[in-house]
Amino acid sequence: MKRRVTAADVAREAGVSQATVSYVLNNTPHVKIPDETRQRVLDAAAALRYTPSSAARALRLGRSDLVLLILPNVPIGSALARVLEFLIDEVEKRGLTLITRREREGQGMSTLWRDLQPAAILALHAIEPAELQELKAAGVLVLETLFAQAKGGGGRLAAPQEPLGAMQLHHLASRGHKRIGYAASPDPRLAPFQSPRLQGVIEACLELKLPAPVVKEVGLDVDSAAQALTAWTSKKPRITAICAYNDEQAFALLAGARRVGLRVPEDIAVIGIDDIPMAPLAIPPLTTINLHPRLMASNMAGLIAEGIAGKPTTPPARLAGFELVLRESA
Amino acid sequence: MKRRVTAADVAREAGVSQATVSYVLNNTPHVKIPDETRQRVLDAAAALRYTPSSAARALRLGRSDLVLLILPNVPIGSALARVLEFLIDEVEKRGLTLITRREREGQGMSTLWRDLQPAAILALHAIEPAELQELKAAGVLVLETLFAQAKGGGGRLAAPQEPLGAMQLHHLASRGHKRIGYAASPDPRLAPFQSPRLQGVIEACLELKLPAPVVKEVGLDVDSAAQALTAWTSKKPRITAICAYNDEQAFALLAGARRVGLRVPEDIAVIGIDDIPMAPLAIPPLTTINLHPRLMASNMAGLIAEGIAGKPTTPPARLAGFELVLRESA
DNA sequence: ACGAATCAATGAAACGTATAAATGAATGGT
DNA sequence: ACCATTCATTTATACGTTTCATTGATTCGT
Repeated sequence: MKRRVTAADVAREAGVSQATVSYVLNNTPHVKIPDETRQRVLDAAAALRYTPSSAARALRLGRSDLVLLILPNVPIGSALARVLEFLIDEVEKRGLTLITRREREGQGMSTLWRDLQPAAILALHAIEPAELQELKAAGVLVLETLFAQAKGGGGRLAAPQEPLGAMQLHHLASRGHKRIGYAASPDPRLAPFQSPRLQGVIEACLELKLPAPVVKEVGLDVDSAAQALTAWTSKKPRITAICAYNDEQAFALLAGARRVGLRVPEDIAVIGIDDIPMAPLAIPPLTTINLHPRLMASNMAGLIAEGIAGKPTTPPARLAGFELVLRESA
Repeated sequence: MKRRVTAADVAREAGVSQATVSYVLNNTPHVKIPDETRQRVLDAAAALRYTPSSAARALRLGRSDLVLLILPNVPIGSALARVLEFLIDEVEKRGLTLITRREREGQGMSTLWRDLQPAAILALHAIEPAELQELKAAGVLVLETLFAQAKGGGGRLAAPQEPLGAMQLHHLASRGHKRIGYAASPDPRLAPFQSPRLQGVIEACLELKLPAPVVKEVGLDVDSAAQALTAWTSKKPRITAICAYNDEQAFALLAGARRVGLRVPEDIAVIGIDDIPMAPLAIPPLTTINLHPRLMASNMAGLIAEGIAGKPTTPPARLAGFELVLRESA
């Protein structure tokens, strides 16, 4: 069990002091090192395959190179999983490392971050003011991604959900639908995402002078979907189109429609949200809204990298654009 | 910007030395602290909301509390995303933190781990012997999860893929199918997973004295699936059942079958692998194989936790059981 | 009653890095 | 020719922990 290669080893090899090694490898500003010396150090580091200890660096700097993603206690569906995947890539691309912790019921948030002094925290929801203040005091960059509400405060990254609901409804309305159903998830933990989406649908209905959507809970199983569909279509006035909370919900509706003999989109139109990779494979192919998760992840990572580098960044109003993906289901 | 609360602060508050604080909070074996003192320390720590610095701890111990998951450079599909999700939970449950890095083309593996001295590395594939030796020298626990091959070496966790293919085929054979197709993914990065699955199908065919499966590449789009299905069913001898590489592939086949007017399972049977949450929502509901990802994640995390604690563990032969989920598509 | 052994607690030394302060040496200006 | 400046580099310290070695104080065996 050999000792780790340290900066001191590199220094010895290159015939300089450990400090010089540090200056060279970090390109420390305001410190000039002649090219000849610089090269000697770099060569020695390469020869010894030196890798700085992130623990020592974190201890010294008071902050690590970690970006902590706080996952709310929600089921991780296809959409969130993709954002997570992209975030891993995009954060790594910028020389940082993504680390993920899940919010747990009993424990306060500070236990999630205080031990590892992350460079930045990425939250998918609003953080309490008291907590926020503690984070600022500890010098942690905080990026709140407000999926939950349309109007974000200063320094926050807005990913409002209302426009999604509104887009769904506007598309359905443009196809002549008047009586709309809303397929909601029964999982209460999704409320922060679902409520504003539904709100967007309701407001758009008002705007277009349509009756309010008829909301029904639909689980991720065919029975539940079939039952809801029967209720929607059996009594007058008949529902002719449904906004689903997300694409998975929409898949359930398509399966339910098949079960009860409703044709899509002729008898009932369905529109989802997320444009998951399997959306084109639905029967019929699913009309949905693409949230551009890769772009979202890239924007988040970019803002974090800039923030850490000390650049005064004003988060853009939008995290990413939403785009209607027109297929056949609506 | 206040200073961080350190063990020295707790010591001052409790009227003891910093060393005592460390002994108490770590329950250091072979060091006896009277209950009265112990309590005083614990109270002080709680009052000051002390959280040990993981950086300092890592520096001192020469290893962190991080579990590094090395993601191979493959597209992260639904199945892998779920394992990742569960791993985050299960690892965290054991007081460790999961950290994820993606293998990149140009760089050697050691750059992925050497800087953060993880307590353990979790790889989803075999690691090169040279690298393995370096890891051992650095005192990093390595858990290789061998999806790729059936016979794992010592200390490895086997999750052989061949039996999956065999299970697919045995089910189809039990339904009287003789001419089998195999829907392979065109993505070459999936080869480590796909080859053994296909191999399993081929060997099972041999065993049952059936003709070898007819392999066709199927992309995740309807066109591609429809084309393959036409080829499979147009020329004699006609293929009557298809093993798909995974459930997503199977969804593509179902959509393709609908397009070209083939009924499932009457005209063509389809079986997938993974039992993704949406499998029951397929049209018709997808027969597939459940890999019990939660159990897999739990087993991995458990082995790691034990390994770190120094218990001599012999990995079980199996990572988790596979289970046929019988629905309607085959 | 006295050395030996146990107990409770402390002092101090790493771990590997970044950086402020210090040190010579060389250069420059008048 | 002399002081001031710049340059190239080093010395030394702190970050917060764990843990070895040490120290008094107390208990024990004979």
